[in-house]
Amino acid sequence: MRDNIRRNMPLFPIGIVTKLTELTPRQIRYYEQQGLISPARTEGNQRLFSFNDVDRLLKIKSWMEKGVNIAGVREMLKQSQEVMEAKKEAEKAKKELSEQELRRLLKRQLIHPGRPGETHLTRGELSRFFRH
DNA sequence: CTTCTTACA
DNA sequence: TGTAAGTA
Repeated sequence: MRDNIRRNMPLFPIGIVTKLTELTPRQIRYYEQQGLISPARTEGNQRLFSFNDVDRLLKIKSWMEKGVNIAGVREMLKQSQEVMEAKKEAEKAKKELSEQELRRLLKRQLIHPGRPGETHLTRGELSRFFRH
């Protein structure tokens, strides 16, 4: 999950992005003006694009080539974002549930240390995590 | 030399 | 969208 940091790192100036996307600087700046992308800026006001920015531009390009206008691209991007957020919440819910189950198991072992067939948490491998 | 903004076609 | 002009 630390990959996103790298993907969002402002790395390339517009000249590189031009070669990467085959878009003209004019088009890229116009898309920014239309709110389709928000590249970072250097102290000298130079645009710096991240990998995500480039991916986004490639998507925009392919959509535009299919006849989608600026407004249409905005909707596509908005929907993509909504889908991503929905997926994140779904995974988040799953993780919370599994953690809850883990806590239940640990609690049962602590409350019923003498149950046959189970290892005591205060003995064996995990005992080093407790003060004696 | 590259990039930026603004303006006009 | 392309291009020219004047900057940074």
